[in-house]
Amino acid sequence: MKLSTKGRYALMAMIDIAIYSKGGEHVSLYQISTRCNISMSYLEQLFIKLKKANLVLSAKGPKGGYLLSRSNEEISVANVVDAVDEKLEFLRCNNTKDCLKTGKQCSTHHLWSNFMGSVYSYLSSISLQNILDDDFEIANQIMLKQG
Amino acid sequence: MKLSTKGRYALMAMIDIAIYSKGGEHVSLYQISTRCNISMSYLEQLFIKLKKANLVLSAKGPKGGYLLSRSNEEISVANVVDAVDEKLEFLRCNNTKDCLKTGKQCSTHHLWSNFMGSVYSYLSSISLQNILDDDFEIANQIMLKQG
DNA sequence: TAATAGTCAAGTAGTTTAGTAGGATTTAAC
DNA sequence: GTTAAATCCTACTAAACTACTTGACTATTA
Ligand code: FES
Ligand code: FES
Repeated sequence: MKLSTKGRYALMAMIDIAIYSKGGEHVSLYQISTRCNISMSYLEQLFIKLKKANLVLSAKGPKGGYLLSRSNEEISVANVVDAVDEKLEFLRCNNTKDCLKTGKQCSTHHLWSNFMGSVYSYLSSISLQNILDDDFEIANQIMLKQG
Repeated sequence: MKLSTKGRYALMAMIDIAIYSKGGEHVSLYQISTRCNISMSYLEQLFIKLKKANLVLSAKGPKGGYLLSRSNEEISVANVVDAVDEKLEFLRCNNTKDCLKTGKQCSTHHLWSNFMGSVYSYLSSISLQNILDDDFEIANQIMLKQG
């Protein structure tokens, strides 16, 4: 079970912006690239997706770069991971509920479906600000409410 | 984010055994293969791992096949997924806590580390019997205790 | 008008995944 | 004791995916 680098890098980069855009200054990919040790061209591809998902605002030219489009509190880990095309893939049937072509869902469908719901709730409940504050209490509580 | 077919197939196969070994009869890979629509040779590879992890017992020859080595209640989803080499890979640093070579852990380390703990607890708390009973209440409760 | 920085399209080496192929070994049933 | 059923074991492979590179273009600002 894994998260690809796309998701990992995107989150790291978003937090980098959260930290270094304090004075309202745009953060360039070059800065993120050196600080987070991620290749610039790879970051470009990620940020095109983050922009399409309206998570960041861009500015061209000198002093340009990226800013978060909303406050730290209003961007969740799930938002970021979703934006870079990280789907949750745990079901063999791709949600058709018929991976064995028997007409009814297989023995493991409900388990993985329930699990995906919990994972999504968990990641949705954590904002960039929570990460900066190192606070995951809320996440663990929200997990419970999922049933 | 995904679980590979190795993990998905292994769990499906284990549940198949749980269901069809009721009378103490061994379940052959041929049966599992046809019922679960998984290629025999691929199943062989998975079962070598499941056997090494002491989750199943094997018997050669006619009427041979596999049995669970413990009761349904004593085998968790985490046991199965672990056995077939599914590691939880969410950290960029592979647990060295130094993915940026700065001497201290990066901004996302704690998040993913905490997340992996919750996922592992969740999967550990669900037994094959829970899946047969379609009962995931316990899982969601154990999630909370992780903090 | 030069430098900065985002935008975009293509290509690619390496790895992983999800298998296949083929044979050796063990054992129950006849 | 022969046959058939089944596990055991090694090696190979096509296809997909990942992580990344290359290179050209566009917009902005000093
Ligand atoms: S995973 Fe959905 S029906 Fe099997
Ligand atoms: S992921 Fe562990 S230090 Fe960055």
